[in-house]
Amino acid sequence: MKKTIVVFSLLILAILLLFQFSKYTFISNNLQIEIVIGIIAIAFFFIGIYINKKSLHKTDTPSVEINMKKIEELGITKREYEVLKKISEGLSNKEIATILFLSESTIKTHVSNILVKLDAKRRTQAIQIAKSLQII
Amino acid sequence: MKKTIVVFSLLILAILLLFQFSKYTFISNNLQIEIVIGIIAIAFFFIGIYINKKSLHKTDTPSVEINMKKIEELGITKREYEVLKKISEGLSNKEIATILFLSESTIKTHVSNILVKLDAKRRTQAIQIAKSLQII
DNA sequence: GTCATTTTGGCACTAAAGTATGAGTTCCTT
DNA sequence: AAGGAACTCATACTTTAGTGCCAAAATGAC
Repeated sequence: MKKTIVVFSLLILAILLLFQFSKYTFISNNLQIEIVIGIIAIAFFFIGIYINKKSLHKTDTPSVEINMKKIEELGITKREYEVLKKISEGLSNKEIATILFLSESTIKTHVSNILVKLDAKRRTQAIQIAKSLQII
Repeated sequence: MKKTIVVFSLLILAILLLFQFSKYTFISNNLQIEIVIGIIAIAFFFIGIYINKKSLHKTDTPSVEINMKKIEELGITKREYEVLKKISEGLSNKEIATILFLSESTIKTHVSNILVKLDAKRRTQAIQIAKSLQII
């Protein structure tokens, strides 16, 4: 950002100098002044593009907002959502059970409910659907 | 895009008119010309930002570059890669077999090879790994 | 044409995943 | 305190998934 400000300032200075220079050499020539204005217009046009591109690249967060509303809409509970996230991490039912201090049976129940709520036939499809709905 | 061009053209016209107007009213006042130039500079600066934003929104491709090099590195073959993509779409082995006109046995073979090459224990983990490696 | 790799696929088997049903517990709300 | 939703777990069963081993075509490079 500091760099941008410096570049920007230098450009303004250069344009002002250009203007001052033209004022004393072509003061009587209106056509010349129009050319100077044209150059300035084009220059600032590209400066605008450049700065915008820079700032956009900074905020180029690929973070996908999680659609909480959708989760509620689908009636997915807290526990089910926890399990869903673990599924998307590629964990098995047994592994999820161990991590959440539950039995594998419980995880199976949760998974079954998740599949119904997401209208999926398999856990892999549930991952795909959940991602397309931006809930994980 | 047509709209942008029209807006752009109208702005240029307005600025030229402003310039012409100022030329006949404040022709002797250099300070006034400087102000006009400043206005033009600011105007084109924002035009640049506006147009850039428009064009960027059009090419707002959330496309994550697929790491072909990584696929080769892992020794994943064409057929295996096809199967991997189908897995990530949440399809079962039987469904993949139907789509690719192969037997389920063949798909199982491919899946097993994929799991070894991606160092995954399950297809769900393979999806997660493949995504983190940006190969799907 | 030969050799290595890829692709295909079968069979037998084990391991996970998923379904169905039922039931006890906890927690929140009215 | 009663009712409902959420959470927990079990048992029995069916369906997928995944492994190991083998082997025949097909493909492509040298």
